[in-house]
Amino acid sequence: MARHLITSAIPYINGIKHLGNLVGSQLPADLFARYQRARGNEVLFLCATDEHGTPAELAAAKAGKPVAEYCAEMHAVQAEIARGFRLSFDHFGRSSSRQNHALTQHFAGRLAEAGLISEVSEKQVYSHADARFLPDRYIEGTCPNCGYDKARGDQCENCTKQLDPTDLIDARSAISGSTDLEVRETKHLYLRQSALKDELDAWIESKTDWPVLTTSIAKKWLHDGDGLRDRGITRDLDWGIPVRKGTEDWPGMEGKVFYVWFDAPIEYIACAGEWAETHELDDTDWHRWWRTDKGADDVRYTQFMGKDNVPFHTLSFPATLIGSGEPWKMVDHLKSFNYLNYDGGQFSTSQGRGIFMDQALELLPADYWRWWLLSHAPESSDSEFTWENFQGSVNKDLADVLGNFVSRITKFCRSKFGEFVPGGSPYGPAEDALIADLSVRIERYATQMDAMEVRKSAQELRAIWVCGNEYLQSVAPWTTYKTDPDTAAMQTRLGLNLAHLFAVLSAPFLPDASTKILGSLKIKEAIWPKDQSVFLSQLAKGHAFEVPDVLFAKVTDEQCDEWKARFSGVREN
RNA sequence: GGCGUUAUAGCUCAGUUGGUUAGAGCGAACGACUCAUAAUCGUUAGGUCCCUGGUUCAAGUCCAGGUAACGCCA
Repeated sequence: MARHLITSAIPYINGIKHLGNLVGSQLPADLFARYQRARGNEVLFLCATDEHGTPAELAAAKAGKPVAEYCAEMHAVQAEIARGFRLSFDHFGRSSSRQNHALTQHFAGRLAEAGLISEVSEKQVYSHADARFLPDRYIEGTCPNCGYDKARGDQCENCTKQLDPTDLIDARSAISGSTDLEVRETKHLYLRQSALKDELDAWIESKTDWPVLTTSIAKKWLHDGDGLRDRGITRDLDWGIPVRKGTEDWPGMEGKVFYVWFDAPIEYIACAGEWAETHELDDTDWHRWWRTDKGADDVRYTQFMGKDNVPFHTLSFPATLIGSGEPWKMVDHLKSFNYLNYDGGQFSTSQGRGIFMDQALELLPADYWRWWLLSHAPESSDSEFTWENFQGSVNKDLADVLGNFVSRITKFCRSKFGEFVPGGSPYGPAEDALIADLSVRIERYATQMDAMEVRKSAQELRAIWVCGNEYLQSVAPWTTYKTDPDTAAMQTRLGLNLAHLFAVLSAPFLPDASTKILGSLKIKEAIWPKDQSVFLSQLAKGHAFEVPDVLFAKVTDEQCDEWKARFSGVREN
């Protein structure tokens, strides 16, 4: 039995994510996790919320709540929505957990001992009114280049020129608007990634089966300009993991916290610790997933993320693990995604543009979204959500091809033979041919799923559904029944067995529909098919079933128009 | 500005290491069927593979130079 450790990029805490975020990491990760479980493999699927940093503090302030309380609430909200989309995390953790505090401090200590941490003095803007240091992008002022009066401290959005906060004329805090700013000298820790450049380079070079999107981004960062640069890992903030060297104080770093990018990926590991604690397991139970010296050497680790997260996962986080000198499990496969656009523009959290996860579930059940998003996953390039495409795809694939198949075979059986699987003659040449064809297709489907080719898997699955309709159309049991009821009974029996097969194969994409079909066929346990002729004989004469309700109602033109209008602007709050 | 990704049918996309007549789904037209959610199945029509030049017996595929869209620039 293979063992799969699967992580999805962890969503930031400051609000509900949109469908673009979902399809870029959590949803394909869930597809893979469900598939591997269905194949009988051992899976640990982890995700968490990314809670530290200035945006969380500001969002909490806006909500009028202490940041810890705000994060706890938002974590609960995101967890509930994840359940709504049937994301089957074994644990949905928090980067603010006790485990992550300890582990982040541990890594920093190890890196310091290895000589991979340097101290750098830098100048940063302090706002007296806000009583905090301001990140560059939270300083506004007039651009010295073009005169635009809302230029940010890192870049002017108007003329795109890169800036330093000190370049701005009449600089002010973007938070309070205060101009009472002061440039202060402050000391920060840097991770000396550059010292590990050759090691990282060789590691990336060895990953020949990764998506080109993944390796090209990593190589660019490794070789562009001066090569891999060192990165600051500390900030002058209150909300975060206090800077400590393992369990000891770090002189000169009092009152500082680790920078969010440093502690967030470590949460992948800490999350396993949280999982163990939740299930009353001990350290050995999660070590066997994460420590190659403690049982994780046979684990295959796959990460899922959007392309914006690739540099951290290919370079910074591996640098942390390698630099620790400890035998942590490194990622084996990194599946990255491009962006999903919305009706001619980007989805945007900050601008409230597009469809957000909670809104999607108010409109339609999870399976609809799962199917469309996965079958249109932005694998090779950015892809676009349009309501027309969504409506067409969902109606045709789910309602007409799959839903209608289940409906026509169960209703036909009920009207001719009652709600029991009929017996009839044994399978003949037409049935053997179908079984042979399906065997090939299911093999192909499994190959695509193993390779995480999401779109191709969806395509192959749909082709398998079509086989069912093709078969019924060609043998026409409604005609056969008039002259040869025994043969019609056999054809109907195979049809019902096909519904069972489709339910099992579709479960990773459509967990709810799969459960519904299995329920109506009164099948207790879904077992992945190995031998198709055996599998398609499981429902035998006399097995009772019920005709299920409509599996997928169609999206009407009226709904489509209404939703299109409703989501044309930006979200209110 | 630097770098990256993308460009194939009306739409969404496949096209391994260069090798006959460039594929699929949707949409369209026509036909078949009437069990089913007016669902299904079949047939047909649609392409200057972004442009220019090059390498080669042979280029959608490789090379060079353009053009356009999108993204990243810590």
